[in-house]
Amino acid sequence: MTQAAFFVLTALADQPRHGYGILREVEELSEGAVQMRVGTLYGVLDRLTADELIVLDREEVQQGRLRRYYRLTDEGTAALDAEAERLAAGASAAKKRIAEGRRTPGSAPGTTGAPGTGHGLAGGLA
Amino acid sequence: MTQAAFFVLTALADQPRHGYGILREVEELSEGAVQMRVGTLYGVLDRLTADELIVLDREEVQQGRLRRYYRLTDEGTAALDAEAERLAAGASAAKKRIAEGRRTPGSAPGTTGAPGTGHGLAGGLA
DNA sequence: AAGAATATATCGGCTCCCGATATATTCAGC
DNA sequence: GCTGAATATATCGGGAGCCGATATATTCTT
Repeated sequence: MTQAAFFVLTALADQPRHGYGILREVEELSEGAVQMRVGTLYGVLDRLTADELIVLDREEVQQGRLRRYYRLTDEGTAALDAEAERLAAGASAAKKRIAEGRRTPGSAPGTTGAPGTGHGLAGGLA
Repeated sequence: MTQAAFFVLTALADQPRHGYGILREVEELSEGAVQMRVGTLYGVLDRLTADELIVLDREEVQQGRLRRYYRLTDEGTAALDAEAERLAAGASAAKKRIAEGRRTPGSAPGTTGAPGTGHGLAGGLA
């Protein structure tokens, strides 16, 4: 799952949205950090549709402008949930290791060559 | 920051490692979920080095085999920390929204009268 | 002697993201 | 009335990045 796909699924998780709405929503939910481009969006939308993670919900004409709404499928919700889990696990693992690295700094001056406890990871988190 | 780069940085967060060791470590820390390929690794290593997020720590010859160890720079640690934060925020936002979507399923009319009701999520997290 | 594991590295293909571009309507400002 | 910004759709070419295959070499296991 690509970053862009993840954010599109997230934007659609609470309610169906149309393309342009997804763009604004992604920006908003990421607090401005992610600014997805139109060129990215439609490719993602096509791929997610082909994978049946989203479907075309309905088409509306609002003030003369066409709005094409997409929504998550059950499979899409499950995929998003699983991906969120993976991301959280990865973030957690990274933070844990950063802390470990600070305790026993990498190429410690002087002490190089004596790793002591062989290798102290793999504690295994959830 | 790409997924592969994130996992390489994470593998190096606690101590310097050589290429092949990174491969095994990524698999271990992700509990088998991520299996990075050699073809991916060296491109990532080159890019991270160019960006000065990692540096060549030392070269050892162990049992006739060359081992090229890399370690994080301060900038690399900071980048990993920031990325972990972003990932955690994204995962948190996704889960929150999945829950919201379950409360107000699909194309539910009614409650969505006011546009932009400032649903500010992703507020705080670890 | 053969095969797996360790350890390095490169290359072509393919997927995917982005910037640019195109079209069309509505609304605010001048 | 005209212009520009916002809304809303869509496509295309370039480039970045991941993967599978491939290559080389040593050590360990069978």
